[in-house]
Amino acid sequence: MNRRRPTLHDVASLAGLSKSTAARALSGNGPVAAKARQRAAAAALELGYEPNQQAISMRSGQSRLIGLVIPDIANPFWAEVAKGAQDRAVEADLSLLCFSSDWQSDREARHLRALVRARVDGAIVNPVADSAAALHAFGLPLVLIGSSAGGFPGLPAVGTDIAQSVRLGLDFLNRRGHGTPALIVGPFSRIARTRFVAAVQERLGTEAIETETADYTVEGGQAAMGRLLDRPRRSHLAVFAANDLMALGAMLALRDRGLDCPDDASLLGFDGIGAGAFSSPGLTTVAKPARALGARAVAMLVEAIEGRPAEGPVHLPGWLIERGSVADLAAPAALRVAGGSR
Amino acid sequence: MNRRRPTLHDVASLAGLSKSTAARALSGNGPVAAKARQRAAAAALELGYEPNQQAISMRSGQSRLIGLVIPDIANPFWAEVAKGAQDRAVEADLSLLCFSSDWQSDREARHLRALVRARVDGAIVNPVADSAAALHAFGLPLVLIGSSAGGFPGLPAVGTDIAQSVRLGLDFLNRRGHGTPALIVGPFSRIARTRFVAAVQERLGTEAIETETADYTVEGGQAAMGRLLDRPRRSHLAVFAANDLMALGAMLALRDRGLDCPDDASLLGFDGIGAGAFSSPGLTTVAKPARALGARAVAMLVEAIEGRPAEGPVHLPGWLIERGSVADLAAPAALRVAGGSR
DNA sequence: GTGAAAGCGCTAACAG
DNA sequence: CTGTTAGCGCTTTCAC
Repeated sequence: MNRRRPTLHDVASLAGLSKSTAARALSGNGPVAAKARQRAAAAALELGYEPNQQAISMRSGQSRLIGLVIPDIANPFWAEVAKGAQDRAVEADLSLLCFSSDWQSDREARHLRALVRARVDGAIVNPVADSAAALHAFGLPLVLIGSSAGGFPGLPAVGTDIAQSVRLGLDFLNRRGHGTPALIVGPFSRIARTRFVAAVQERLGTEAIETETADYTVEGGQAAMGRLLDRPRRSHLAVFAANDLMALGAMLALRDRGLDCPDDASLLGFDGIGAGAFSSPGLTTVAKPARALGARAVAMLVEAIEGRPAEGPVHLPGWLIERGSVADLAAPAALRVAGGSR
Repeated sequence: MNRRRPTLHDVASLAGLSKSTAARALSGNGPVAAKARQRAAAAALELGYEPNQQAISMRSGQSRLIGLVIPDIANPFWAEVAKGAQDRAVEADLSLLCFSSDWQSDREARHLRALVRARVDGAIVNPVADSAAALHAFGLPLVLIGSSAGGFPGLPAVGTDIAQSVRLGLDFLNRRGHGTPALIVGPFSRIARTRFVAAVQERLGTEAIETETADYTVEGGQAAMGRLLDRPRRSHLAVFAANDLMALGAMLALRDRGLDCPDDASLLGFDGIGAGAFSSPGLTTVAKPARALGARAVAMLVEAIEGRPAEGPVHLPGWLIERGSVADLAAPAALRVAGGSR
């Protein structure tokens, strides 16, 4: 019952045709008599024939496989990116080989090697190390994705417009009457940190900005917020976290100390993950176009595979989701109390 | 610069060996002189040679590719499953072809066809339709995953132990002094609904249980909870939702009406997604072993591929995560107030 | 219109 | 130990 899959040869002999005629009939390339076409189709159906893509690849050099290497498929942000890529890939009749690098360059290198061995037509990578760029030099069509994407000039890349998104958050805080916010940012080692901080400084100048470093996790954000709260402070504390998970951690830190958000401190996140909708108050955040990022990356990769000239880096804008974790210091006090319970 | 990838032939001629000797040297199969091995390795390195897995597959019949077809990679639960599968696949040196079916049987069928064409060694599927079972009859090693997995006897399957998990939740509610809870469950069309309801009835008997149907989304849970709240009620309402997203929606419904959780109503979820940790109060829930499910599925698939006899369905136990959305009606009132603020 | 034959890159006999 | 040879399943000239 577990017998060999039928091959074109089987289809051809059942249909009483030669391999080549059967091939032409099924693929629709080349002239075939109507009834030959019909018999080939019938035979294929009867046998449950499915062409062997590996064999096709060997002749055509096109595997119809593309790779996706992201830090962590279980991270809500990256899962959204993957979904966007997935959907777009299906449209283009491409299959997606997915890998998680866990931010480790050795895992990344290993996955990249697997992609080359599988002879994928191209790959989308959120680069940890520069091994990705090396691959491109070797001829694999590549699209970089995420905030670290800009680090390799000349390679097609797609990411959130960090400058615009950070500006959006900062301006919102400003309109709400907040001064310079404190920052909770990622580890020094990540390109994303540099980008975020640079964007803030671009807007606010290089004046001293209170900054805590965490590791993009809830626990990290919680601890960082604790440190921020330990310091003496004379006015309302506003915090802009470099991702939602850390912002949510900060909210837990507030809760731990019996402090109220946004009355005692305001929190602004960055990412737009679903979890932010359920906290109390809901997390106000600058959302990134995660799904669109994935979809766009696939579209660009298809271009690159087809040899069209690579566009320069594409930056997709973020948008603000206002939910209640930022106090409105600009509103008259009376109004503020009334608005607090909505 | 975008030149042809080097082949074994290139390596062999650079090393001054025949193709077969080079092959033996690089793969380590068969006797090769030490210096021949060395020269082959050097040539491979110099050329950046990576074996063509497609060609290898054609000879060996092993693609080292496996498929994963799940409803939605962006759903936190399934993203965790995918991550578990991913990690385990890497360990087994297998690459994962990922697809989302979006609970649509036509998409599922399409993905399955893509998997056959790619000649994957096997596939893990959360079946929407019975096309998956048909594939197995045709000789593709298959492992079913998730609550709908049990629907195809004879196929290896791995899923959460629904009976045990539901019992865990029900017993917890009981210990906390709650009577029969109301249920928010999924649509009739999903096997998961039947399973969940059956498990509840198995524990509670077939007495009338208040049940609302939603679609596993936050909005659906929110609306369902609204309907539950619209009905006259003489005692504390406890709700057991069939997934966390709906439970979180129910919590929003409570908030919308200015009701307190858990003082006015208790909520128990099912899944254990990360978002439940950030709500206020945190969502008490029965967690499913999502990552382990994915890992185990890959392990079982490897067994199946290697022709080992398929184990019967594997059910992994869930566990309770207690966070605060369930009132303790069994505790003395004084204690209850004191405990309420933790 | 159709068939025969070559070859994509690799491995597994089989001789040397 | 090493080289030669024959395919894996398919497409694609090239004759007929």
